Amino acid sequence: MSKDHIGELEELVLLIIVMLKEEAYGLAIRKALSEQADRSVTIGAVHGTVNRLESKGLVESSMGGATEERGGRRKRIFQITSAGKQALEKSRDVKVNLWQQIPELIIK
Amino acid sequence: MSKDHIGELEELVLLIIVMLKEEAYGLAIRKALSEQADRSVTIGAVHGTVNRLESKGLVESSMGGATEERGGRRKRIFQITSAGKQALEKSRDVKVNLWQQIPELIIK
DNA sequence: CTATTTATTCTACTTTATAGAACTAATTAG
DNA sequence: CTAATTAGTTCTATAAAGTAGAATAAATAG
Repeated sequence: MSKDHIGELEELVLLIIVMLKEEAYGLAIRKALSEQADRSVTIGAVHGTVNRLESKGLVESSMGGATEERGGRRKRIFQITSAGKQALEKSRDVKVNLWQQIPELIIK
Repeated sequence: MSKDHIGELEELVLLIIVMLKEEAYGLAIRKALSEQADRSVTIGAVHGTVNRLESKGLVESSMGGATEERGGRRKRIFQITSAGKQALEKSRDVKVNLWQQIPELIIK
């Protein structure tokens, strides 16, 4: 089993997409990345990442409703797929397993 | 606070360097990566990563003893620095925090 | 139709990850 | 001493991931 791993930013974006639910679109992802992960990236970086995730089949997207009583373009809403969930669980499990083997660092 | 994050492979290699202690050198890191993280990379990839980590100040290296009753070149042994530990703890904390916000995925 | 708002796309570039052949250094055999 | 064997690191080139921000698009309000 190989070549099934995701990048560092891809992992964070995937987690945030799950967290944001129906509000997972470009700008909101960027905001959450900054607030929840101390990771300030430009909007171009976010879209580059979600597009890559989509072409890998780890997320799906659909356009948000047109009329929400506000100006501006429609949102592209992202949702994790089951392949995306698996990728997330695997990278978590691998790291948890490694951390458990170094007790001297767990407490700090 | 920004630009203090590490890549996905960098994180795994850092964890494995801590795990391997005095035996953290190129080939051993590669083996552990494969066995403990299901991550098969070439030896060139491993050295590229440790060199990058060293130039960032996250690990230090020193040459292993010459005579250990075996043939072959001397090992370059890697050790994590305190900046490396901090980087590791931070990326763990960020992800643990995000996982805790999505209880529906924690159980699976 | 124009201004304003909100959001995505596009393009160019840097850093990280990848691969494996080439090379180096040590020990052992003859 | 030299050749063979072993164990390891360096080197070079390429692909993938991450970065930035200006340009563009689509919606509403006037």
